[in-house]
Amino acid sequence: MPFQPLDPLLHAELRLAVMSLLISTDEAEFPYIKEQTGATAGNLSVQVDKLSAAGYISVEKTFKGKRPCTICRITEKGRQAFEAYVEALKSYLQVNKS
Amino acid sequence: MPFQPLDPLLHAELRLAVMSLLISTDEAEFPYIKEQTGATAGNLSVQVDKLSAAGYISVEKTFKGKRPCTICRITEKGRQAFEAYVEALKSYLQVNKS
DNA sequence: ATAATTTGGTTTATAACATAAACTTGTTTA
DNA sequence: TAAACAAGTTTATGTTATAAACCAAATTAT
Repeated sequence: MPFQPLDPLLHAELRLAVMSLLISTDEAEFPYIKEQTGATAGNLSVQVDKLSAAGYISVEKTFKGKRPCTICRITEKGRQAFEAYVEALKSYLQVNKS
Repeated sequence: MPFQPLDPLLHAELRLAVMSLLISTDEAEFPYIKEQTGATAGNLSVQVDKLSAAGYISVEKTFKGKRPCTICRITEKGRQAFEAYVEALKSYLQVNKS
């Protein structure tokens, strides 16, 4: 089969956007991710949970002054999964499979 | 927002595989697509319908000898949608957004 | 002071979706 | 002529993405 399977955890618009952000920033706060992705807080909360449950990101809950602050970071496992996903995608996108 | 929305019709593994096949072959029979994608006939039938309903592919039903034969072709609209999808994907995959 | 608003989320509900299982129609082979 | 196969379609189900509703604490306005 010429098509590699796509990790369903990453093949979802918002989760992919979150991972894409974290790959390059390595650390981001919940509200920043929310703003950058244009997601609702509820949706983002759910998707962050899933990425966290899969071990693709780590979530640290601290405080920034008196306010709660949720910091997300990509894990090594997440980085590898992202790279594998990009590789798999290529099998679908390379138009000239000569 | 740095992320472009992804056409939900194309952001689905099997439909993307079908489009990817048709982009390069320009014409394919149902059983061939089934074999190349590894999909079940039922799933493929549904997804082909959706792509067809969206005008991304055209479906011709003929006979090959006495047996029914379903031929799929990509349309210009489909080709454009695929290209736009690939462009949109890049906003998620380009790791170094310097 | 206290009421209203904002911040930073979580939980719950819903609608869409992907997928497989079951079915149909006709053809070929045993 | 019965069984198996081909080529799909339809229906059912479980998952998933997403938004709506909710909650708690902090800040701002009155």
